[in-house]
Amino acid sequence: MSLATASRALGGGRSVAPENARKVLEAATRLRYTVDAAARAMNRGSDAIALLADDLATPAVAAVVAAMERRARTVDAFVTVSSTRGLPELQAATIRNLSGFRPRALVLTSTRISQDPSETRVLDELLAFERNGGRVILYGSGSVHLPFDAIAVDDRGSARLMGEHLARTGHRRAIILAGTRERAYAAARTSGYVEGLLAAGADVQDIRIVNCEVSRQGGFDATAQLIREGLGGTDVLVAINDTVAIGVLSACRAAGIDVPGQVSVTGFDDVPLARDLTPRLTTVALPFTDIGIRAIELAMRPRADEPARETFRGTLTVRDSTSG
Amino acid sequence: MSLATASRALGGGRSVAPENARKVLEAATRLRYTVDAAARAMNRGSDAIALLADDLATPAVAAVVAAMERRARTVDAFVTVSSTRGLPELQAATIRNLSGFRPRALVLTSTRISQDPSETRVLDELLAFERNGGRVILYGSGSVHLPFDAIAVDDRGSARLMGEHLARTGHRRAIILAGTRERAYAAARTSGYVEGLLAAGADVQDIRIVNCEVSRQGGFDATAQLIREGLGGTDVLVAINDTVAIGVLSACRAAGIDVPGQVSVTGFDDVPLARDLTPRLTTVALPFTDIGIRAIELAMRPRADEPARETFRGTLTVRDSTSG
DNA sequence: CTGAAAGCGCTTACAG
DNA sequence: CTGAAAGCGCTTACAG
Repeated sequence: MSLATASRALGGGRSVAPENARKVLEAATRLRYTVDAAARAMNRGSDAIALLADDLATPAVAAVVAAMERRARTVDAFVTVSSTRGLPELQAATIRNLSGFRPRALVLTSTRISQDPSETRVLDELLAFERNGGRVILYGSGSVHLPFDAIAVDDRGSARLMGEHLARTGHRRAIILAGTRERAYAAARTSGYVEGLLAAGADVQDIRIVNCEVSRQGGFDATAQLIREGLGGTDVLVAINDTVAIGVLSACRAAGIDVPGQVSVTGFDDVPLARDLTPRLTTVALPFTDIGIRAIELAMRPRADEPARETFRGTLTVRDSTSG
Repeated sequence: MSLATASRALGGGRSVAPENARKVLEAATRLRYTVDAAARAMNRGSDAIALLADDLATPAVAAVVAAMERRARTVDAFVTVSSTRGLPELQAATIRNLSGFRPRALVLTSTRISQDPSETRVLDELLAFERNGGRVILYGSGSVHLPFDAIAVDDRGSARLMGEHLARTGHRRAIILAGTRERAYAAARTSGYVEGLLAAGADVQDIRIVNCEVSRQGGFDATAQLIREGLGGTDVLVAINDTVAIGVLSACRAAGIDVPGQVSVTGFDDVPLARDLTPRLTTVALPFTDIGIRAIELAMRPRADEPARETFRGTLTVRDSTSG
C-alpha cells in the first residue's frame, strides 16, 4: 500500500478499498498519528472556521460562539475566534493573518463592515480570501449589500412584536432608550418599536426617543436623567438591548421606582442574565443557537452562485418587568 | 537576487545586505505580498499564539484576552482563542488540532488541568507540543506542579487583604459564600478570607462558610436561603467572586435588605461590571491586563531550563458595598 | 481502486 | 552576505 492510498484513506473522500481504509485508520490510531494541519492546509485548506468579532465579551457573541463550536465538532471542523475591536485596520490585518492558514471559512460579525472607503481593505481581503477558495459568512445587519453569504436578524420586525405587545397591554406613553444612530441595528429596532406601538393603538405623540450609549452605564445615565426631569406618566422604558435595560433597571432601583409597578422596562436579545434579574426581564429573545448552527452550515456548504441570505426573527419573551 | 535572499529578508533574522533587504520589502508591499502562513508554519512555526479557555464569556477571561491581543500586536504575533468548556477530551482534541498549525505558544487557562488520570491526555498533548518546539503557558491555580511556565494568582494572599480590611472596619460576623470545593481558587480564597479576618481580630466562631454554585444564581439562592433562616447579626457577606456577589446583592435587594446599611457585601476579581453596580462593589481587583501581557511575554521568550513561575496578587478595592 | 511523481510555498543547512 | 538544492508533510492529477 502506498503513501497515496494512506493519504486518501485519511483525508480525501476518494475511493479506497474498504480493507485498506480500515488498515490505515487502525494504524493511525495505534500510532496516535494525526495529519499535519499546516501541510494539509497548504494543499487543500484546513478544517478551521475562524470567527472575527468586535468584542468577545458580549453575551450575544458568546452565545453564538458556543453554538458554533458545538456544531462544528459535528462536521469535523473547529472554530477559532479573534477579536478586532471593530477597527477596520485590525480586521483587515486579522483576515490576512488568518487567511494564511487557509481556514475553510471566515465568519465576521461586526456592525462596521460597509462600503465606506476606509473599509475597502477589509472588503479586499475578504474578496481575496474567497477567490482562493474560502467561504465568507457575514453575520449582522448592514451586510446584505455585500457579495457574501449573510445571516441577519430582522431587528425591525422583532422589535415590532415588542411594540405591539406593549401597546396591547395598555402601555401608551413610551420612552425608547435608542442607543446611538450609528449602529444600524439600533435604528432598525427603534423603528420597529415605534411601528408596533402605533399599530396597536399608541399615539405618536406619546412616544419619545432618547439616545444613549449602548452599555449598562449608558442605560443607567439616561434613565437617571429622565427620572430627574420627571418620568411623568411614562408607562414603559423600552431599551435597545438587554445590557441597556440592565442599566435602566438599576437607575429605577436607585431612585426607588418600582418596576413594573410604576413603570415597565423591556430589553432585547435575551442574554442569559436577563432571566436572573430582579424583576426578570421582558425582552425579545434572539435565536443565537440557531444562528451559530446556521453559520457553520453555510461555512461547510460549497459556494453557490447566489450568496445565501438568511434572516432570523426574535420571539417576544414576556417576564416580570412589564405590567399588564 | 535569489529566492533564498528574499525569504531571508522577509522572514529570517538572517543577515541580508541592507540594500537587498530594502528592495525585497519594497517589492513585497508594492505587490501586497504576504508570506503564506501555512507554508511558513511547516518550516518554522507560525506567529499565532493560541489561548484555550473553559469559557470565553467570563469577564475575567475577556479581560485577559483583550490584554493579550494588544500586546501580541506589538511583537508581531496574533492571538486566537478556543473554548473547551473545561472538558478534558475537548481540551486534548483542541490542543492537537491547534498544534498542527504550529503556533508559537499555547496558553491554557483552566481550573481543570491536573494530574488526574483522566486528564493525562491533555498533559500528553501539551508535552508533545513542547517537544516539537512550542511554548506552553498555564494560567490559573493548580498548575504549579506541572513542568510548564505558569502564571498564578495568589488567591489566598489577596483574599487575606479583604479579610483584614473587613475585620479592621468593624465587621465581626461574616458569612463566606465559598463556591464549591472542587475549584482550587475557591478554597484558596476562602482560606485567605478567614486568615485575614482572624488576623485582624475576628473570632473564628463568628465566621460561617456556606457553599454555593459559582454563578449569579448560586449567590442569589444561597443568600435568599440565608435570609430566610435569618441573617442574625451578620455584618458582611463575603463572596468568592464578583459574579456570586452580584447574586448576593440581588437577593438582598429582593428582600429589602439595605447594603451596606444592614449588611456589607464583597466580591473578588473586579470585573468591569463591579463598579457599575448599585452599590458599587467593594472587591479585590486582579491585574488581568498585566496577566495578559505577561502571558505574551512568556510565549515569546525561548524556553528556559526552569519553567517560569509568576504570581500576581490582587489589590483591595474599597467601594460602596461595605460600611466602615 | 492504486502508485509513482510532481507540486503546494516556503526555509535553511551547506558551500561559497 | 548569497545561491543552488534539498526538504518540510501532505495531496492530487495522471496513467493504469
